[in-house]
Amino acid sequence: MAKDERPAYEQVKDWIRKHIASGAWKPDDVVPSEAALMERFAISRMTAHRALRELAAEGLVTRVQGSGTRVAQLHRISSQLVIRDIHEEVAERGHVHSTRVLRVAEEKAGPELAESLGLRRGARVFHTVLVHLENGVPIQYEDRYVNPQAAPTYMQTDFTRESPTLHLLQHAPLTEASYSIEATLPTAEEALALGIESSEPCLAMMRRTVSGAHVASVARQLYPGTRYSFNGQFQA
Amino acid sequence: MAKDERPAYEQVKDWIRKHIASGAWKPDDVVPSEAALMERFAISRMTAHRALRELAAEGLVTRVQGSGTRVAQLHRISSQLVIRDIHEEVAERGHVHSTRVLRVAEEKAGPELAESLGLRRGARVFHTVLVHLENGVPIQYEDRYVNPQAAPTYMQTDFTRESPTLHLLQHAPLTEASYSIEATLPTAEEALALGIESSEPCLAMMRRTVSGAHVASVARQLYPGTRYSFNGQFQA
DNA sequence: GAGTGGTCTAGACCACAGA
DNA sequence: CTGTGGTCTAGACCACTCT
Repeated sequence: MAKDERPAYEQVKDWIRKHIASGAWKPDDVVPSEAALMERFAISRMTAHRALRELAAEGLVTRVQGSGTRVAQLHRISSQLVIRDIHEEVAERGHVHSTRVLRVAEEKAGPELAESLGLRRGARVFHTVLVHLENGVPIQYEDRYVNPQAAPTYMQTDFTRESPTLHLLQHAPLTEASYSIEATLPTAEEALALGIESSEPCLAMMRRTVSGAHVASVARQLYPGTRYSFNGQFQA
Repeated sequence: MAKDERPAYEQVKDWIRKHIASGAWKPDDVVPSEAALMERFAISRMTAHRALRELAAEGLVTRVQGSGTRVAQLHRISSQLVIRDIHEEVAERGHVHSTRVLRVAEEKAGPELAESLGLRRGARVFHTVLVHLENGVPIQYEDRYVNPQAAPTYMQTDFTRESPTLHLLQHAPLTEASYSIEATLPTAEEALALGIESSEPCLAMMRRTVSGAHVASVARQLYPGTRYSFNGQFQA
């Protein structure tokens, strides 16, 4: 054996993937059943099952009990959009991350914010505004409101050392999140803080995170269009 | 049994998830081993193994052979960014999708484009430019180059009936894709076609798709910032 | 060496689809 | 009724980590 032997279920997955990628098996075609794979590869049913189950989880095939396994309709490109702690992300590029703190305050929530955080009107909320820099260049303006019930120690954080995202991830275990991304122009204040023209387009990400019973945080993060892009990859 | 019995491995996963979400088990804490779970739930090792393996695939725990299973460091927020055929997407909102075709031509590839498509300089490529409308309002400007080797029948498509994305998905099975999203201003031509001011920020998605041995297509899709946003959700 | 996870087998019972 | 997938067991051998 010259080769480093790959697990049997991986070999089966590769074999099926190859047929789909090459176009030999088209969407809605039947994929060999577990029994057929057992014979073909001289493997047990559990192994064949695992290969097909994982391909189904990856979205390449569809399985229906009693009916069979078919090639999935490949009508969508999907990929993981991973939203990470910005400090970690910058560090991974081998660059230096730093933070400029613009505002750390306790405020009373207006009606809209209160509803968004699931609090009553006028409840106390934590508010932070800061700018993240990569090698001294501003790359993100972060305006965030935090629910004190979800992260009571938020205000004691030294934000130049621990980012809001990191604090929240560590103190308010994440159970749910939703986001939306759009293109927008910065406000005068945001442009000033980022050191850009107010005519320069930016990516704006609005995010809302839930931790257990509480909405933990509502944030708006602004990235200058010329200094940041989201990238992704997808492999069948 | 009043309840609809959930599979054993799901019950184990739920149990572990609960402990992580509640904060009882913190990042880097050890999760019960497969042997421990076998005893606790009176299940076989394969079942315990499956529960832990799936949690690892979901990113909630980390497993190291010989060492053990631990709660993952950052519950990084990740979610599927699904890129779909725009016709399908509009139809799903109950709206009417239509297309305005601006250009359908065969051209010679310049050096940069040729390299991007994996062709030699000056090779023939298909070029289409069109605008997608939702209820008559322009929402996407699509500028696309296609490799004739990957989709020889591309030019025969009636693009008012079948979108380029759909044609390519059906004729060039997708094996790989990469994309990047950024904020930008439209060119004069793009602004005109979209019916917007050239000062209005847009989301630009650059996409490159691979089908088998060929790069199938390189496309730039521009969305007016005020008429489109990417949305996503995540649940632990 | 003891404990951990990674893989695999040869059975088993069940639920469901389709002829 | 046959074939399909969904789950589960009780063993097994191996590779790895840690002490």
